[in-house]
Amino acid sequence: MPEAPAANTLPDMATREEERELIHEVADAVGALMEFWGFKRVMGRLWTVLYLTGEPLGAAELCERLAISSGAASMTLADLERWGVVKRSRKPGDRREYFEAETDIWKMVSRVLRERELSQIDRAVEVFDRARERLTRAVPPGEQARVARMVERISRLGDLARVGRGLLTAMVQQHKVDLSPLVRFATGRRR
Amino acid sequence: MPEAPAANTLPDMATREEERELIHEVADAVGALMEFWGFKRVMGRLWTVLYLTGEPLGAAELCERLAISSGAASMTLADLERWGVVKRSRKPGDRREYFEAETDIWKMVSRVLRERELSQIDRAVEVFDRARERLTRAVPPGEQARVARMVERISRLGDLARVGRGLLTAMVQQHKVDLSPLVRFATGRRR
DNA sequence: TAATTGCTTCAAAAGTTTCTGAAACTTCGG
DNA sequence: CCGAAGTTTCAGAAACTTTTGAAGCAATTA
Repeated sequence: MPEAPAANTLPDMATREEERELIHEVADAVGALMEFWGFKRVMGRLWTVLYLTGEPLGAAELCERLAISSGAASMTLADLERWGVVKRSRKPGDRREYFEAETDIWKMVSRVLRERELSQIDRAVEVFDRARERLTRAVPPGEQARVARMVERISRLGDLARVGRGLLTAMVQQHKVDLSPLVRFATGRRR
Repeated sequence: MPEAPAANTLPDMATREEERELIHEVADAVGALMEFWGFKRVMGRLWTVLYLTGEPLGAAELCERLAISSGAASMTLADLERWGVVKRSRKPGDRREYFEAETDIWKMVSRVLRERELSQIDRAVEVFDRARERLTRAVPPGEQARVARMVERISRLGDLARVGRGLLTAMVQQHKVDLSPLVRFATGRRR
């Protein structure tokens, strides 16, 4: 049964078509951003398709819309689920699983920042602190100045890391807290 | 001539040895951070060795200390120079080039954020805005609600991007501006 | 201007990440 | 239980990134 007869099927189809394309453009943009931030590109694309579509989608449809294999879909969805940004659901009387995007973007971002960026930074800060501490023990005489400079510089690295950490933490634990003046001031843009 | 006779040569050597190791630990930590942020790991390592050593070093020494080939050193140094985080210098009567780390960390970070992260985000924001705009044209009747929700969600993505942009910009154009209370508050740590 | 030293370039090797597709597994209705 | 439909896993393929090392280039000096 190849064709439905209805009156405005064609225009609708064309619109649908365009809508899909728009979704993909946005999905690719998000994919690029996420890749930039160290995630897999597909994760961003897949989540975005779910997020923008709004409806739960099945694995098969996602494969088709993203042009990826079932294996990739399964793995990517597992990743996304582990990050808590996609939820599985079922429709009664349907054996398939459906997937929905977490829609609270802030929740998502917080979790990711907390679990990835922050712990990464913390690891570095620990190395810095430990190195500094070890350096200041048993300084060879005549090397005082040189070692002192080195210690000073390691401290600077630590400061930088802590500032980054601070910004991220601010974002994480207080999206309640008022970041917006900062934002408005900094961007100097509309809205 | 295997041994120097001097009194505290041995302790000194041992200390030097340990110092190198410490530098490498820190360098690796920075390398990991930088890789995480989308740069090449060697870039971070190399810069850190220069930064902590404090003295200009020649390419050969860097090769040895980082265990990389001359080609890699040359390319990495070129990259670092392009990012403005390493400067070339010469000693009179010496044919070799020497390299020094930019020591103003804030200057470095600002430049990088401005040229990389910000433009990346901007690109995404543009896609979002354009998609939203195109979506709101010629909405098929009966699809109003669905499309409205989609537009809404794209706006949310844009908001997120802009907040990120805001934080980064704040870091960039005002390391003069007072970020420190934020930092102290957020980290809740010593110093 | 020939010889030497150091730097850069680049093709190919090595290493890493991501994706595929088919086999194994799970679930569920009959 | 069996078979069908759906999902996961995983070994290998493909794509991509990084590194090497040797050839070529440039600058310097004898």
